[in-house]
Amino acid sequence: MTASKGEPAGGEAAADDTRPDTRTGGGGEDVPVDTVAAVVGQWRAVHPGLDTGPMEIIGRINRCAALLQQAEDAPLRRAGLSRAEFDLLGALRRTGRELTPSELARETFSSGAAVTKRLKQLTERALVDRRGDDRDRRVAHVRLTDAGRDLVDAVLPDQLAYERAVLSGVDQGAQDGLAGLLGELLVRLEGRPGAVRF
Amino acid sequence: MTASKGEPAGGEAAADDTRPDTRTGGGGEDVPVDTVAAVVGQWRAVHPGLDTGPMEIIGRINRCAALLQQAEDAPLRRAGLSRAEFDLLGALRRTGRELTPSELARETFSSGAAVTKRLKQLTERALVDRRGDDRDRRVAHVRLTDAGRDLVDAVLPDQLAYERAVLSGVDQGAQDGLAGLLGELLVRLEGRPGAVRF
DNA sequence: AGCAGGTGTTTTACTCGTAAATATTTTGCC
DNA sequence: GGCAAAATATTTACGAGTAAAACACCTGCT
Repeated sequence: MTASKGEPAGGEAAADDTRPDTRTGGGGEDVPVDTVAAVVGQWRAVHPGLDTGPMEIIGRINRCAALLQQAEDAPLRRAGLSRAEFDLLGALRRTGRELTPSELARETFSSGAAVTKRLKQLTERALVDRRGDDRDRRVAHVRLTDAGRDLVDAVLPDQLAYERAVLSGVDQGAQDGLAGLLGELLVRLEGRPGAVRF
Repeated sequence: MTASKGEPAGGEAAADDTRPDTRTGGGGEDVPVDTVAAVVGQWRAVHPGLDTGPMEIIGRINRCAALLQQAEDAPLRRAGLSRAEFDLLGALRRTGRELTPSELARETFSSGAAVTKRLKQLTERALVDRRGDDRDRRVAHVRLTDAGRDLVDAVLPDQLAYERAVLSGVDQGAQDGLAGLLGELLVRLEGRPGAVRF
């Protein structure tokens, strides 16, 4: 959420008791149950007829996103940046060229007003620079200063190392599977037509 | 975000061009590429040495979460509720009992202050009710009013139907795979010990 | 009893994002 | 050329969340 918030939960939230939830599997061994599974269980107890399938996916995506974002904010904060600010700087860095405020809004999935405000602060901190277009005097061109570029380049490896650490408990096969399936879902959500066949 | 924000993107964001991104696969057919893949590609072009593996998962989770939350807000808005408000009411509904403000904060993963504010509004709208504990006069007990309960029960099926529609483009096998892998990741993120074997 | 320290809840001050309104400039059309 | 409509960016007013302080009450110790 925002993004420096520590909280957006899905329509479904935490389990009731505070001890590690487990469910006894078919073979008698204890299988750990995540909070979403516990919540879904509560719903099914209250509304036995409900098809709770979608919750198992969407609830988990939302919960994972909330936890991951919270974790990721730590290395950013150390560098004095919010996630939104890093997103903006990162967009400039990875495209490798100047971007206009509208392009930045598109790249970072935020509103124009939000970009205006962030640019103001980042300009004051001398992390970005702006110049007007001379063809079209409505538009501005924003680019990273050297300090801005260096900051992104310093933070990014930390960020990735942190992410790697967070994922380290999940084996490589599962990681590849997740990346693939999430990509498939994302293509759908982004409203693209399916693969173009010919 | 409140949760009702339409935007938190990951540390990685949108692709540059506006047409459906495709990448030519081994057999000559076009494979659709999601925005996260495009962003990761940009990073790798700028920083060839970087291990961008974690982005492929975390970036996609964040992006999926943002899109899903935006989509889900529609049926909620129709009922005059924000996602955060629905989470609170939902916690009361699925536990089937009164909860204190602290319990609500835990259940909905939000701060106590946020819960206080939401309770104030929901009480004014007569969706919840509060009474003081007589043993411990610090604590309050919050419960759904009949109107609150009816509202949740009316909204939830809509919500689930909407979710089902959003996921309808993804085949059942992929959905099951996603739910399982996300559950595995979530168990790790929630800091539980692994499965308890004996 | 009386007080130190802890817990549950609310209040305060502030940040940040949004939507809607505004200013400015360009573009298309007659 | 001149004006209506669109595009770009910013400003304004406001809503919602947070962290930290304040408040109210309980618990246990002496």
